[in-house]
Amino acid sequence: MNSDPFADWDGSPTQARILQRQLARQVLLHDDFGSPRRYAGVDVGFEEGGEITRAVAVLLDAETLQPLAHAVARIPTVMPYVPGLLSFRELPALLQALAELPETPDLVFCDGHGIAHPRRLGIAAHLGVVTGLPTIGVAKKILTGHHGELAETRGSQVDLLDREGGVIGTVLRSKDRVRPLIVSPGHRVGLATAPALVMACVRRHRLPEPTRLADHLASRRQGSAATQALFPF
DNA sequence: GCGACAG
DNA sequence: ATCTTGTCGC
Repeated sequence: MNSDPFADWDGSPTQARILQRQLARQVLLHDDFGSPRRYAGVDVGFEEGGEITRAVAVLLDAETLQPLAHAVARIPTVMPYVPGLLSFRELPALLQALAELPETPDLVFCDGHGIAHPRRLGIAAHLGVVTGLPTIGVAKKILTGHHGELAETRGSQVDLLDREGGVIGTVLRSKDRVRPLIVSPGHRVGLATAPALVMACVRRHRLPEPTRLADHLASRRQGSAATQALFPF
């Protein structure tokens, strides 16, 4: 598994953007995976006032959506948050957590955008190109792009468009009357397939199970009763 | 030059 | 993202 997400990056934001444009050309926007048996949900949280980056990867059975295992990786934070450069801050820890799972997932749901990004390389797309795995970006807010009206009912969706009117993602209402999710392909997944897969993973909450479980472990502190109920192992 | 800006 | 209690609504 490739653990060098930034090739020979010199650490500058300027070169990071150049690297993004190059990697974006390697993104595959068509379905390229069989019947997935295992899903993974990944997310990142911070400790010590941001000094430590904590990444979480959860492995789920694609059929039942039940968690099978999870891994946590803690490393010193490498870079501050810069809009558009999120992957440079979170990918190092994320790759470590993903590598520690007992099994390689067939599809990864990532907290953040896929190609719905200024240079078409959000963290989900970057993660996909680096690992070669099919990935989908599930974000809670728009980073870039615009869209038309969206109905209030569960399952409603509308295209997210870039400045030229090109489709870069889907604004998806996962539940009645909740803020919509912004779904976009990361790698090896089509624009129409991404939102369909996300909806198939939605149960009782706004976030699809893979991302919801990872988010829970990444943000909250361990040991809580709620956490114990979600991860009986 | 003036906003907008994933987590 | 994170600092933080209770509270209103489905």
